[in-house]
Amino acid sequence: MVGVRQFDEAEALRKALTLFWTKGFDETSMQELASATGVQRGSLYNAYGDKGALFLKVFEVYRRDFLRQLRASLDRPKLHDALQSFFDCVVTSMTTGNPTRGCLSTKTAASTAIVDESIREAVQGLLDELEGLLGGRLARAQPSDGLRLAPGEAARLIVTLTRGIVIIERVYQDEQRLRATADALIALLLDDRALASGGDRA
Amino acid sequence: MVGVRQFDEAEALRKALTLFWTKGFDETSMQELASATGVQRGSLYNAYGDKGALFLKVFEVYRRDFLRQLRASLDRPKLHDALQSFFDCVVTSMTTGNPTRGCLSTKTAASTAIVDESIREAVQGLLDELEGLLGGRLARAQPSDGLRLAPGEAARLIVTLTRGIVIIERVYQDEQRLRATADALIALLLDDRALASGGDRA
DNA sequence: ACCATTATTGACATAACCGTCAAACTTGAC
DNA sequence: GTCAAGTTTGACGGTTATGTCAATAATGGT
Repeated sequence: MVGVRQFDEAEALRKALTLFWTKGFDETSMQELASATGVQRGSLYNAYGDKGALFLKVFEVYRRDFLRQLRASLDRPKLHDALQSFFDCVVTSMTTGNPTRGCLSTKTAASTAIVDESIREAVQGLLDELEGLLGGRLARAQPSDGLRLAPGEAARLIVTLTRGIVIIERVYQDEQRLRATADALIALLLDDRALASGGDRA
Repeated sequence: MVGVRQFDEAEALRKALTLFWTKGFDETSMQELASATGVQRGSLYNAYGDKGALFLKVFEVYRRDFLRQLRASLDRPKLHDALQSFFDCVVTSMTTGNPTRGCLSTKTAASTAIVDESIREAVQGLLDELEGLLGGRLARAQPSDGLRLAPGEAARLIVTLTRGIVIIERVYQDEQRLRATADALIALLLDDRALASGGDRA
């Protein structure tokens, strides 16, 4: 290796992620990315080609972290707890920061950046994995969990609702409301009587 | 009246709406608005002040139309039919156009335009009215409709899901999937047995 | 017919953006 | 220590954006 990268790529990508997450793809300029990362614009172009390619690198970091957290959140014996913990994780992630940062994939999906096929595929990939994560957990539901929908259908419904929750957060900035909406879906999704009969004392 | 507006304001606002709807607030320039409406940039500034104020005017047109359609869609005797017709209306609206135009309020909510307080209030106003519309219809539910949630809670859940559906549309561009997700929520929300016992032959 | 008032027009000022590039620099390999 | 290869740098060019303004045009009231 002769010409070696001068900046810490992992750190730079993290800082770029913070910026993209806060402002969205379109509204983030290369100049801002350069300032935030401490890497000059020219170097960024040299290293990644263009803003879209840099974004895909950053999005990969985001995707990995996001899914890792949610995977862990679902790892609870009772489905009710797993779903509550899942939504808690989602809500906490989007309400972090001041002003709250929201959700990067949702901001991206709603912006014109989504017409770029490679970006669309990246976002879709994340949502597909998210759906798979949920589907896997839901498929392991016990009769006592009282799941009232096929796992696949339920997974898609949950993924879709999380996207909606993100938008509601942007407009109302009321974390309590988000959690209440999540609870409402969980209540509909799981039969309470079945849940009670599968209590922790049995 | 001495100096009178030369252009047809209603028509100009409609054309501006099409543009904002397609591209979103941030990505739409005053030059594009001028070209689309046939009104010169300077005139737009003179008439509305700045892009934000013009957007609010346009958003008002959007809001009126959107809510009028949805109000009509909910006017059906059986709640199940009303909700299906409601979601059909929402999905049809966002999948219109080529490429599909999506949802203006959601695009706006997800963009940085939402930090502008007057724009945030406009979007919130629309969602509040939407929630009120649904809440009103749900409050008139019959026992035979089998509504499994308090009307207010159900209304918020539905509003939130519609926002999520918009995002899913952007990513997957699969109208069928949107309708299936809507049907899944309706199925959860309404008790089928109650529905059957309240059939149209009684 | 005139005039006051407003709308329209096109140019101007300013700033931001993206992407490129030649020159200078840095570094590991030999 | 020298060299080849890749990186960094700062400047350049071209494009696009917002908002302003003085000059011009249009109109309803009188």
